[in-house]
Amino acid sequence: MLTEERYQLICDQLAADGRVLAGELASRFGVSEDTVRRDLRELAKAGQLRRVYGGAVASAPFAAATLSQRSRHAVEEKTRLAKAAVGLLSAGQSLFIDGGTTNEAIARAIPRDVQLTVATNSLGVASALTALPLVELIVLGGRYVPDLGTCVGADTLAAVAQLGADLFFLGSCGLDVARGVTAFDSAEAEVKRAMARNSAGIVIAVTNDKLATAAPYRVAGAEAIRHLVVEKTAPSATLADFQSQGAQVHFA
Amino acid sequence: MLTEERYQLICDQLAADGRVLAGELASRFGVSEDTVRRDLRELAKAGQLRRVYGGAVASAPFAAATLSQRSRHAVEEKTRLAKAAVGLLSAGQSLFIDGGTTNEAIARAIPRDVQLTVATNSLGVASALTALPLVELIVLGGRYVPDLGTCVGADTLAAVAQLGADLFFLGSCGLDVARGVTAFDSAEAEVKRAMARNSAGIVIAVTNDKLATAAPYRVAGAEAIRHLVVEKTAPSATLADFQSQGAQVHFA
DNA sequence: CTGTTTCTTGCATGAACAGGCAAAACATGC
DNA sequence: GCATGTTTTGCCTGTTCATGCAAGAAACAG
Repeated sequence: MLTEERYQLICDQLAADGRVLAGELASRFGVSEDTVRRDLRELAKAGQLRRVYGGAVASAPFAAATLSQRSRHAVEEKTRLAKAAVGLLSAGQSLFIDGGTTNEAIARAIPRDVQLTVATNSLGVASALTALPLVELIVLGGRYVPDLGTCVGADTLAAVAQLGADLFFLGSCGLDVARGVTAFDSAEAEVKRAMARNSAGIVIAVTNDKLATAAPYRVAGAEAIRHLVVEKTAPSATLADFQSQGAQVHFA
Repeated sequence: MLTEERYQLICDQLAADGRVLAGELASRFGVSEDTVRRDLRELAKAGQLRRVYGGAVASAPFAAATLSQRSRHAVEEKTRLAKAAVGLLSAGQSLFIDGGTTNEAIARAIPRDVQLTVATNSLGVASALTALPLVELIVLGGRYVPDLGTCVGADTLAAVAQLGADLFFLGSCGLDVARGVTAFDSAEAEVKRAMARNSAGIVIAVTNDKLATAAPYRVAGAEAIRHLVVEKTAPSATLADFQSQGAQVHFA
């Protein structure tokens, strides 16, 4: 096995899973962990990945401490949600994908063989989508907000205004039947509203801790939600409320 | 077995498998490994493949090379260039940074403690910049081109038109005194031209292999280059030509 | 704080490599 | 046929490179 081949395979797995483990790679390639670590060091020097204790992760599309903390949180749950959310897609659709770690997980979960047009203001989502050859990617530019990992502002709004989508994967900061979908930041909420306006349907995937919470800025009412992807352990009373508002509930 | 026949068979296998092993070819052709290595050396000189320890891999330097392969190429040189290029920065400046692996290296080399405003259409550059807390990042969105790693198109042009910068780090595909700076893609060249128009000075950092080469689409004349960052081993005759056009040469 | 895992560094070893040399194969001219 | 020059090839030389191992440092978990 050539060194270059290992490099390529590591990059492939990184694109697919978002992370690699040193020990796992060593046994898969039949080389010592030292060699794998050397490979990872080399790839990190080339900027292809970021080394972490135990292996490496896809080159940080975001760096804010807040974001990387959040992304460590509830990884399994988000991956499960992502797999379920991807089931809502069909070939040829056009999507808006919002920011947030759950939406990044969804982007990574999209299979390689489905053709889509995706517009996103999240660098993390965009990075994940670059691994997919059949996805036509439109980056919604603007002022980048490190805490959110997304672009916001007038430029972003203008870019959104020119597009329309079948589905909008809305990253929700708070979700409550009475208050609807809410966000922590004014400019962020404005972009989300614009995306919602130009989409035929809204999809929200949330972990349990987001259910029945609310943030200051309102994005959309609960009745605007077409698909709600939740964990199996989500409280059924809350779900019933959303269903009565017309949302279709999917369990991860 | 004729030498040319071996060349052909090597290229065939390369097209099929993406890689060849020196020892394997030697036994298949019934010649010594030295002969195979000579063959590989010749084919590499002709640009048909890229030699690696143990054999060779498909090269396709411009057409099919993936971004990740390009970024693994000449890592040391690019890092050195990047360090030198960063020396041109001063606090408070605003920049355009173009795509390309050299510019990604430059973005990674920017120290954490310098305050800048940076606009880029490259996802790789943007990712690197998110690690810098003092950098105000503006993402220039648009249609994403996987081969380039950048956004291009009308949206990108519109975003560039609204901005101005002190320096423009131009990723150059080809650099020749007579032809100036040239690019391989029409839309890409258009974005570069727009950035150049709105910048006070152009900086180009190139490895030796880009010097004295040209691509189809013209971006700017040699006289537009303010700073040229090159390796110590760059041919001095070529550099003198650029200097006579007003470029300031910096050695990495 | 303590033990464990992971990581870096230096080193040794064998494989792969470049360059020089000479023999063999081939072509060319007389 | 013979001499000459060129090309190709294999072998030999020292060098470089990739890898695994060991020891110490650092990061993590309890």
